[in-house]
Order: sequence, then C-alpha cells, then structure tokens
Amino acid sequence: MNFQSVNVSLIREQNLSLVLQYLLQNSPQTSRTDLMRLTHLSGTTVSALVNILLNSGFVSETGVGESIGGRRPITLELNPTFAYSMGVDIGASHITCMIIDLKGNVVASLSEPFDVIHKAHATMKRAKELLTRMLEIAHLDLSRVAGLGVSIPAPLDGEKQDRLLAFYMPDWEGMVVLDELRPFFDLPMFLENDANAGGIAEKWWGVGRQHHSLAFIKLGVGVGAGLIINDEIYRGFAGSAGEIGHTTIESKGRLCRCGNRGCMESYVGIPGILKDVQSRRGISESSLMTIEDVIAAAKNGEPVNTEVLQTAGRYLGIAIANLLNLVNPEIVILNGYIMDAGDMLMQEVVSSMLERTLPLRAEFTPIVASRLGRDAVAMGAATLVIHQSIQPEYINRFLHLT
Amino acid sequence: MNFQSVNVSLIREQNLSLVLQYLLQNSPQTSRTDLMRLTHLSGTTVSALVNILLNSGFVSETGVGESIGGRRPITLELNPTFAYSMGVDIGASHITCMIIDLKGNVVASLSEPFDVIHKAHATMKRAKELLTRMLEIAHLDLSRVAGLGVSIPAPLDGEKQDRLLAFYMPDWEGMVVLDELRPFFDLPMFLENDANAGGIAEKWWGVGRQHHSLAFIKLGVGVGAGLIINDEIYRGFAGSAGEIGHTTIESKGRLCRCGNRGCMESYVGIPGILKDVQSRRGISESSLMTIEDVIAAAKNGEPVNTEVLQTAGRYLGIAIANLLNLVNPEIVILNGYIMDAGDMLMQEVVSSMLERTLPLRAEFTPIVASRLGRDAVAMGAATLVIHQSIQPEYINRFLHLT
DNA sequence: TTTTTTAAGTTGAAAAAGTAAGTTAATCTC
DNA sequence: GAGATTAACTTACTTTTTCAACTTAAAAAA
Repeated sequence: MNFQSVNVSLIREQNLSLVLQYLLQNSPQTSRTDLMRLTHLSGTTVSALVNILLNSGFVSETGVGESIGGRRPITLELNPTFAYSMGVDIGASHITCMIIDLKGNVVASLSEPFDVIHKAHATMKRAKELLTRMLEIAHLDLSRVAGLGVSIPAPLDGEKQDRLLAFYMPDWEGMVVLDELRPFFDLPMFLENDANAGGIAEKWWGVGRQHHSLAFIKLGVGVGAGLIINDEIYRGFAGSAGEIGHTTIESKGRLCRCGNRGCMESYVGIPGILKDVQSRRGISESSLMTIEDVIAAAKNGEPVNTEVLQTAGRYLGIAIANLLNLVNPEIVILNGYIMDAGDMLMQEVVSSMLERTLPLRAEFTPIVASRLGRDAVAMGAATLVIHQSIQPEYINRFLHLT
Repeated sequence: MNFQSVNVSLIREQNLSLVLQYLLQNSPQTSRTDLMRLTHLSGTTVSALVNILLNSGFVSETGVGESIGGRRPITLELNPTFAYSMGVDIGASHITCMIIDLKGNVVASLSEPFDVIHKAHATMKRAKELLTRMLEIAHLDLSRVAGLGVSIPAPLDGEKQDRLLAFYMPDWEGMVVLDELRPFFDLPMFLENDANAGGIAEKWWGVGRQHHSLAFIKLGVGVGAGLIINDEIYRGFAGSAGEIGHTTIESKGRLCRCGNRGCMESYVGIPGILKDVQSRRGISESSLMTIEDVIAAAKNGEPVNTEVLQTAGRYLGIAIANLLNLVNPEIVILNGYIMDAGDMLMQEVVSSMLERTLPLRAEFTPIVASRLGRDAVAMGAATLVIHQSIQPEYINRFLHLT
C-alpha cells in the first residue's frame, strides 16, 4: 500500500529523476534513443526532459556515437562538476572529510585522528574547521556544493533521528549534531549512521552497483550493518535496524560492553580480538597492541593470532547466516581494519556461513570485501546528498529550476 | 531509487487505489470531504473517483452523517460483498479453506487434518475438493470470487517462486503448486509462505492494522516469521527472508532438523518442547504426548512443564531480540498452539527480549499475541487477493472497468 | 543514385488534475 | 421566518504532461 496521492506535475519530476539516474549510472555515451529504451518513455518525453537537463547544465552533448545502420546518435554526457557534495565521517577516533563530484570522483579529502568518543562539541568544531580548510584547498565555493552529509559511529536516536544514541558515548547525549554545523554552512544537511553511509557508498560507487539490496558490515571497535533494500537505506521503525553487533549468537556467552552476553560484537569487535590474543599469549592487557599488529603477526605465521582471527571469522559467519536468514540481501559487503587479514579470515566466514544456511537459498549470497575501504563511510556521507537531490521532490531545486 | 516511469493514466489508477484503501480501512461513515482531507486530493478528483466506485458497485451512498454547522455529509460505505476472496492454508498436517468478503468477514470455512508433508499431489487434490465444496455451501459462484490465495508451510523456491523449498518435504520437490489448481478454478492465483500470509492477515484484519511494519512469528513444528515492511510482504532477494527458526542463538547448541546446531527452532519448535518434557520427566519418546497436553499440565501446576515452556520462551525472546536488532519492525505478533500457554510464556519472552535490546530503541517494540489465531494463515492467503486487486496495476480489472 | 534504417524533433489529441465559480443543503442568528 | 453562514458537492475551464503519428536528418546498404 502506498499512501501517497499523485498529481500531474509529479509525473515530470518522477521521470526527470528517472532519466537522471540512468545518466548518473551509464554516463558515457548515452543518446536520447538509449534513454527511450532504458526508461520506456516516449521520444517526445525524453527529448523534453533532455532539453531541461541541457539548459540547466547538468548534461552536455559531447559528440556523436557509432552508427548501427542509420543516423548517428548524439551522445549525452553528464557534467560531473555540475555540483559537488561534501561528507564527514565522524569515526570513533578520527574525522575524515571528503568532497566528491557527481561521478564519485574524490575531489579533495582530509583526515585526522581525534578523540571523538569523549569530546562531542570539540569534535564538531574540528569537523567544521576541516571542512572549511578542505573547501579552500579544493578552491571550491559553497555555492557549488549541493549539500553536506555527516556520519556518526552510533545508531541515530530521537524522534527526529537528529542525534546519536549516546549509550557508548555519554558526552554526545542530547547533542543535535547538525545544529553544530548549520551556522557555518548554508547547505542541506543529512545525518546518518556510519554503516548505513558505507552501504550507500558501496551501492553507488563500489561492489554494490549492480545490486538493489545489500548489507554493508562495518567491523571496528563496534560492529554494525547498513542495510540497503530496494536501493534505499533501511532504518527500521525506530532506526535501529542493522544492529548486527548486538545480536546474540551464544546465549550464555561472553559479556559484551552493552551489558548482555554472547553478542557477536564481543567476539568479532577489535577489543574482543585483542583480548583473546592477549589472554591466549599471556600478554598484559595494558600493552599497546593494535589490530594491525595482530594481523601482521598472523600473516608472519604466528599460529595463535591466526586461530584467534579464524575464530572471530567463524562467529562473524554465524551472524551473517542469521542476517541472511532474516533479511536475505543480495550481497554482503565487509569493511574494516580486520579485513586486512584477507583469506585467512574470509574462508572461515564463508564456510561458517554456508554451514548455517544450507537448506536455504541464502547460501548463494556472495560475501565480498568492500571496494572503497576506509573511504567508504565519508564517501557515503557525501553520497547521501546526491541520493536525496535526485529524488523527485528535490530535483527541481537541484537543477536550479525553482 | 525508483526505476519505474510514470504515465498519465497511472495517476488515476494510483489515486483510485488510494481512495479504495481508505474506504477499506475507515469504511463506515466516510464522506467525499473526508476523502479529500485524507488523500489531499481536490474535491473534483475525489468526486470523479467516487463516481467510478459508485458505478462499479464497489461503494454505495448509505445515508447522511452528522452536521458540524452546515450541510450534512453523504456517507459512503463500501459494499463488502462486491467481491469475495478465497484462501487455502496448506499446513503441515491440515488443510483449511476460507472465503472472506471485502471487510474480512469469514463467509465460509472448512478444515480437516491431512498428511500434507508426505503427500503432495493428494494434498492439492483434496484442497481442490474442499474449495469446491466450500463454494457450494456458501452458495457462491466463481464469478463472484476475485481470486485464490494458497499458503504453504515452507519457504517459496524456484526462479518464479512457484514451488516450495522441499528440504523438509521431499514429496513436494519440483511441484508447481498452483498448476495443480488452475484447471479447476479460472481465477487469479497467488502462492505464499504461511508466515507471510499470516503477517498480511494481521496487518489487514488483526493487531497490525495500525502499523506499517510488523513481524508475524508462526510457532509450530517449524518456526518462521512473516515480515511486513511498508505495508508489503518483505521476501528478501531469494525469498528466504524471515526464516527466524534457523537463526543461531547457541553456536554449539542442540542439533536441529536442518542439520546445524543451536537453531532457535530446535528449542522453541513443538518437537523440541515435547522432547524436553519427555526427557526431563523420564517419559518414553514414543508416547503420544501433544503440545496441548504439555500446556494443560503446566497450567494445572506441573512445574517441569512450566519450566520447559519458560525456557522455550527465553530462547524465543533471544531470537526476537535479534530480529528487533536487525529488522526493527513496529510490532511483533506471535501465533501458534504454543501461545495457549499465555502469560507463563509471554513474560519470559518479553523479559528475555528486553535484556538483549536494552540500549536500543527496539526495546519499546510491543510483542503481542495474534488476534486471528488459527484462522490467520488461511485468512491471509485470501487477503493476498484483495491486497493485489487494489494495487494500481490491477484496480481497473478488479472494478470491472476493462 | 536510390532505398533502407536509425535518430531526433514536431504537432495535435487525449488523459487527468487543479481552480474558480456556482449549486444545493442544513444550521444559526436576529 | 428571512437572511447569513457554513459545508458538501458539481460544473466548466485551464494547465500539465504524455503518446502516437509524422517530419526532418543523417548515415549505411544496395
């Protein structure tokens, strides 16, 4: 059921949005006739829509294509610098800013470590400074930027989903994140959870391009999934969909930072892995071991490290099997430092997943590594703006038609 | 992203569908002006659409409503007998047929035990006989029936989702279920998984009426969930979404009939519960104990039975917590024989769920018992027809306008 | 060169929604 | 009880947008 009434002018917006989507995807060498075929719209309609896009500067006629027996088609190409989009990835311990164009090219980026968890206001102040500096470096005026996306390392919270769930980050309690940036940037702004942002990035520019539904699993200190269903972020009713880190896979298992037992995150999250290595090798917990150290040593043949990583892989596989049984996405994309472990980890993930989905068709779901790596989340934050801008409701504003 | 182009006549169909939905929901005492307010359509448009519905016989003007200071409104009421819909619930060990009208009134129903699992063709033959007999009893001609929905106790399978996944029911391997009925009923037919059908029924006629997303968990020999998201059945990419029974909650737990360990179903499904009672009370496994016996004894104060049911409840609560963390529906609806246990079970389910969703907003999700009980699935199968018929694509045919 | 094929653009009709003004009906006010 | 007010609904006309058929244009094939 769709509780939305439709009026005449919405038709144009919907179809304009549709043409735009095809141009953004198949960009080079698209002719009007190609668009007719792709959209199943009439020639009249396509010509009218293309004229609008030509006038607004969104596309240009760049030449003629190959003939297939008749008049050669005029090729249309989208102008990737028609608009830029800005994103900030607020991580647990870093801030990463990025500007991308309409083809997903990274125009500029800036990143630095920051104690995000314990300093809410300082984080946002620093983010503002980094964004401003990045705009200067890129020689871009704010008027060329379509909007700003911000990702945060926690589920969204509040009636308006305008703050973060501060359970693990008490200093962020009650802060309306975007309000900290609004005085400095007169732009449409979007707030999103980091895993959801990563999911959108892989859908637009990464391994998810060909798929309409996917799960993007971000493995870090915490573990969360971004679910893309029907090409849109799926947030669930209260915004907590995709919280795979706190799904139970061992009902009386180890204690998790959330206070419960047997959460997947307590086995697969970075602190869990470090603790396992430390306890199994008799190293003191206070030693400054990093996940990179653990993986490097494993690759150099340290058997205990390898075993710990493989165990984590098996637990991750169970959680993914549960995800496939419940949500059944087209593809699962894994992202995070731990992915540097490569096949050692992946083989365990896949075999453990296969065991637990055998009678179901979910077993054919590919599990792959992220293509965008550490850029994924910041890129996704920026992509939120583009994603929104080409929706029928916003398209006239985006093309400066209003 | 919506890859659907829009043409002019689709507007009418969309808006007609919208008006129909409101009439089906708010049925008694709806005036044209009410519809204007509800749909945000203009008076002209609403009047035109209402005239179409009056001419087709779908609604009637039944009288006048209360004045609020001016002319009294003409009340429109949908004619519930404009069309009927037929459903068959093929269970694991029963066949239930049902005819409902457009208000969800049960016009006729027939049910009998049947060894469905081991006899595929015989089941469908018997279903055909029951449906024919039910039509006779109800004195209904096939021309008054809008379609036939069929539910099966397994996930759908095949490219066209036209058969069932025969892992637990080998006799059904390869059978295209609806093809067995097509020669006898010249009707639009729909095949659906039982839990999905139950979900649709609760959404339309039960406790899910006010909600746009819900999870309907069917607890029987197997345990499966039907997910309704944005008022539509969510099937996932390969049709295996909602397979909550085979999600792992104990990575090295008991063996499940699917061959894996620690599936929720092995603790909460009827065979698991019976085996627990038998082993804890030293009764032989071959004794003919039913789940009804177990519940009745528990209610009469048998502590072992109560404990077993409570343990099942705790496991169910964990699986529900996982579902809330991953899918985050608005409400969870429980259905099945085991629900007769009442509060004894529900309290454990809820407290175990709460423990595991505490830091997340999912904790506020209500968990309630099904309102439709054993009728839910057959009713849902029938409702599939209505659900489809009022979609914009089919609405003209439904109103006999083509 | 002529014919065929493909691409792009144009014209007129049709569908549907909206606006504005008008009609009908019931209730309130003086 | 006559006129004013409010509500519900209808009618005539305008706007938007699409589609179908046709025209123009360019290239390839015969």
